[in-house]
Parts: sequence; C-alpha cells; structure tokens
Amino acid sequence: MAERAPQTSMGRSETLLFLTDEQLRRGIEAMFFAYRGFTADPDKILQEYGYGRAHHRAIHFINRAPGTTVNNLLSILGVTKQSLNRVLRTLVDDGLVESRVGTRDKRERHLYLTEAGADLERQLSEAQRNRMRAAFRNAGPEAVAGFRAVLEEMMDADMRRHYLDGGDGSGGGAP
Amino acid sequence: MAERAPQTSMGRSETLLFLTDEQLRRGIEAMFFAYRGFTADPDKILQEYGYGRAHHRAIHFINRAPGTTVNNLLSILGVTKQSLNRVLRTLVDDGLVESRVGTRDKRERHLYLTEAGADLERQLSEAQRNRMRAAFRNAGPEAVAGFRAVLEEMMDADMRRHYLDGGDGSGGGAP
DNA sequence: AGTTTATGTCAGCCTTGTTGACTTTCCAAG
DNA sequence: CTTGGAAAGTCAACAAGGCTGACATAAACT
Repeated sequence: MAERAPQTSMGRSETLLFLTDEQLRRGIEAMFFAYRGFTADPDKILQEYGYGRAHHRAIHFINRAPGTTVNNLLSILGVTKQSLNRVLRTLVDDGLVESRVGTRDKRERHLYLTEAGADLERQLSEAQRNRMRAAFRNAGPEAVAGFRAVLEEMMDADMRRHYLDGGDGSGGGAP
Repeated sequence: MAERAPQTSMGRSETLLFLTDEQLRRGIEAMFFAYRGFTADPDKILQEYGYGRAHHRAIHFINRAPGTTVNNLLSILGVTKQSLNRVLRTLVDDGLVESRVGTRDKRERHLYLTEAGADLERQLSEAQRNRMRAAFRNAGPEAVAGFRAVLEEMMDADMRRHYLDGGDGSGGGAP
C-alpha cells in the first residue's frame, strides 16, 4: 500500500501502518460523526419532554450513582454550578429528581431519581443502548475492546478516574 | 442494589461476554468522556481567537474538501443555513475563508481557506491529531481498527456516506 | 468566633442552535 | 422569453446551555 511515502506530522520513527495524518483525520471525523449518531436517539426523546442534553447527562449520572452530591456531579460534568443548578432545578420541580439534605453533612444535597425520573432514564438509556448494542454486535467483541481502549486513552486523566470507578452505586458513601 | 444475575435488556440469546447493560453503559460513558477530551485541546485554541466549535467544524471540512459549496457543508454539518451562515460570515470577514462565486453555477459559493485560515486549521488539527496519535499509539493498531469499526457502526447511515468518501479533495467536482 | 465549604440564586452575557419570512440571483423547463 | 424553483443570503426573534460575578445561607471545621 501507499506508493509515495505516507506523510506523518512526526518523524519517520512512527509505525507506518496506522499513524499517517490521513489515518488520524479519519479517526477525528469518525469521532465527530459517531458522536452525532450517539446522541441522536436520546435527543429525539428529550425534545418531547422539553429537555436537552444537559438534563440527560444529569439524569444519567444520578442514576449511575444514586445519592451523589451536587459537587460530585459538578466535577463529573465539568460545568459551573449555575449551569448545573438550572438543569437540576427543573428536574426537581418536575418531580424527576429528589434532593435530600445530607444526614452526616447537612450542607450536602444527595440526589436521587424519583420513579418518574427512573422511567425517563430507562427510556433514554435504552435508546442509546440499542444503538450501541447494534454497533457492538456488528463490529464484534475484539472491536469493542479496541474501541474502549482508544476512548480511554483519549480522555483527560482526571476524567478517566470518573470513568473507571463506575460499576457499584457508591456515589460518595451515602449514609 | 441487584446482586442478581447480570441484566441484559434483551433476552439471554446475547453473547454474555460483552453485551450486558453494564458493558453498554461503560461504552456510553466512554463516548461521553472521550468526546470531551477530544474537543478540549482545539477548544482552548479557539477561545484565544474568540471562535467556537462551530467555526472549527466549518474550517475542518472546508480544508478537507476545498471548493465545497455551502449546501454540501450544510448536509455534512447538519445545521440550518442560518446557523452556518453566521459562522461563515465571521470567518469570511476575518479573512480566514474565501467565498468564490461559482463559475458553472453562479448561485453557488465555493469555499476555500485563505493562508490565515489554513494556518489556524493546522494549529487546530495538530492539537487534535496529537491527542489522537497518543491514544492510537498507546492502544495499539488492533485497537485502532476496532475503534474505527465501532464508530462507523454508530453513525447514522447518511453520515457514513460523508465519512467514507473522504480522502481526495474533490468537494463537488469544481471546474 | 471566625473561616471555609457546599449549595443556591439573581443578573447578565455569549455561542450556537432553532423557525419564519423575505429577497436576489440565476438555471432550466415550458 | 417567461416563469418556476433551487441556491444563497438576510433580518428578526427566540431558546438552550454554557459562562462570570456577586451575594446569601447554613453547616462544618479550626
């Protein structure tokens, strides 16, 4: 393959097979187009409720770690408290999220999905899972491992932390 | 909660190794966190120029296919012409993009980066390539293939078209 | 008692998306 | 040649969701 030496923006020390600028550009565009597909289905559902992606993100991470605090959510989402608060307020007002004052530390608010909130969460995540399941299945298990490996490398280091300690719902040792 | 068997939202016909809801959730969060990392470096550069991601996207695809028309760009970016036009106007006013009236069809405007525009493009894509190169290298060539395979499956079908016919700069067969 | 921390809130600004209405240019079919 | 419609541009208005800054309150820490 590749008559004419493939261009890389580094020296010729790179493994020539996959680090050409052209390959990297393909990766960049893959991220762009795939992320659009990734958010398309939930976006449609959210629109019916008058919500946006910001609401989805909050709902997702509250569901993942019930009882999480506002501050913790803030550090995961990487937005200002004013931004998050606006979203959170509408979710609480609409009865999708419950905000309980902490028992150990009464300054903290612990966030939980209500039944209605959990319903919406299921609807959203199911749509998103359906697309991802199809993509995973069509690409195969080895591709999935590679997908995850590359994405993990692409994260900022401090976000990798949030990503890695998922799994159990111990979102801050709620009492 | 739920120390029962691993849940999948489909039947038990799935290959249990990688299509559990938990695995899918990890994939979803990987996309979220990785996309943030993916855009973080260009965002910093853009801020210095008073531009946003919309400008980056326009610059990227004009660079990829010099001479592309506004309409073509519209279908790639998936926004309204009013939205794109606002961005394009600032780029033209600032001398980063040149808009040439079409010769064959004078209604069309063909878009090109100026020297200054190409400079900014290089700066932006270099930052983004650096991160992707590091991720690709750390993950290894097989992971890269998997990454691309999954992302391609995740795109909407009509976007896959735009993704696949990249490479040559024949953005509409300009004369 | 004084400071720090966690949260909430008000006000205002920016980018980037949206819809709707209208104009100009100009190709192409009748 | 006339006219229908496509491509592009423009103006106006609006919304989501980022941001900053300032300020309030309660609770915890020192």
